Amino acid sequence: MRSDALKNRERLLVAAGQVFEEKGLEASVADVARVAGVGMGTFYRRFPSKEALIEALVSEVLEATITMAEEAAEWPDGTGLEHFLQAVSAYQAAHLGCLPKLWCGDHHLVQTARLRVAELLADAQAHGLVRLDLTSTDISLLMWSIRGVLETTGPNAPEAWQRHLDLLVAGMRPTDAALGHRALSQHQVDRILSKRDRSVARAAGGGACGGGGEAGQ
Amino acid sequence: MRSDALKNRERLLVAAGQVFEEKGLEASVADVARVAGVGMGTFYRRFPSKEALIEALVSEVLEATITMAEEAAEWPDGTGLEHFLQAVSAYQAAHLGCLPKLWCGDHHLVQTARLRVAELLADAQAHGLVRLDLTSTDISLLMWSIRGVLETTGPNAPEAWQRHLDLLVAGMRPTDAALGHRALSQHQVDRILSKRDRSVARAAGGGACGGGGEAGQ
DNA sequence: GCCCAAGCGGACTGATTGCTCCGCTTGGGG
DNA sequence: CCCCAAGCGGAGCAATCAGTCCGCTTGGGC
Repeated sequence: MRSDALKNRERLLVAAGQVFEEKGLEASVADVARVAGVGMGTFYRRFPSKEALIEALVSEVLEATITMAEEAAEWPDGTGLEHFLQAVSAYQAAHLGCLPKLWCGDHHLVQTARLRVAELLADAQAHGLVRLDLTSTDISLLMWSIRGVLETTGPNAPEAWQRHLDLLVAGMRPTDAALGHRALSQHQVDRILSKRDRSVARAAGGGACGGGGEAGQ
Repeated sequence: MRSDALKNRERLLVAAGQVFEEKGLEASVADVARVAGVGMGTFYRRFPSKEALIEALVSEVLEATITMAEEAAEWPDGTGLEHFLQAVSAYQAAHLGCLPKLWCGDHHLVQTARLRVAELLADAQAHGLVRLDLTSTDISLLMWSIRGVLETTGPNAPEAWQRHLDLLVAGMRPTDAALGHRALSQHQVDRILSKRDRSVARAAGGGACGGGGEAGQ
């Protein structure tokens, strides 16, 4: 790939992150191209479709997530899980653009990430930091939950997720009172993830609401 | 209003709930009209715009939420808050259609709901069921969090929210360990809510992902 | 420095959407 | 039962968007 082509690819990815964070994933390809300072033709030479661009953004985040999980595994005495949750939430808060598509679809990196997280959970439980009746599917719920907060608070309250994570972590501590309902099975989570996500998006610039201006307008 | 007009209005609201749950808020007005068995003209005679239809759906849910909060206030010994959270989550799980727009915007009913919830929280704290360092803004985070779970699990795992709420409630119990970060101020929440939401529809059919088929097509 | 394959910009296309318009139908008061 | 205001259906309109095409430009191997 020629150097200018590579440069344009990077500029498109950066621009997409900005534009999607501002206007949501419904932002037009033309917008992204304009912010990147390239033409439509260039866009479609670098990415086969808008969807492919979004997937590239998602992959970036997922790869970073997996890296963070592996780094967290180095922490002693089962503290890795909490550090991971902190780190990944902070990272996602800084990459709001692709949030709505982040933990959906059956992206193979999601599977890897889930495995790493399950190891972190087991470690935390082995050291008595986390209640034993938690399963790795609960961590999936937790990720969706944090994403829900991030999508809503968006850039307006960039640290709100910390308070929410505090609460979740408090709930994960060992206690006498059992959780009232059964955890999701791995199979159920698989089914949720494999369901095709909806268009929007989610529009949602960034996602649901809150975060950005109303699609320009 | 003539009786047939009223009947059509109801049919449109029901159809909108179904269609938006399946395809997300990006579903077309024509889809809604077709499912309702009416023409486009009828739709626009009953609702001035698509947005107004969505707002009508949101208002239905908000009114039900406020009613549930008032009923919960009757529960003894500070148990109202938990019953409210259970009830409102279950209700929202049965009304996924308008989820992405539910706790956004500065809808006046949202303000009322927040007041009622603050009373429930104070009651629960007074009876020692909930830690004293929780504020009503934390409950807002909690609602966004549950919404995030509901949007993702959608109809595929209709009870997943229960497990998540179990975890949140466990985190709300009094404990020695303080929450590590400061709560959002009322003003911050106001600012988040008053920010115009993004088009999505968010996206988003229903919203983010998971819940329904890919926008039909 | 030459040269051409690779890259580029942006006008254009077809599909989709929210919404309007208009001629026909009908509920229900008198 | 009559009658007309209110209601209705659906074709049509303007705007928007993802994706294509094509003639011009340029990076970089030789």
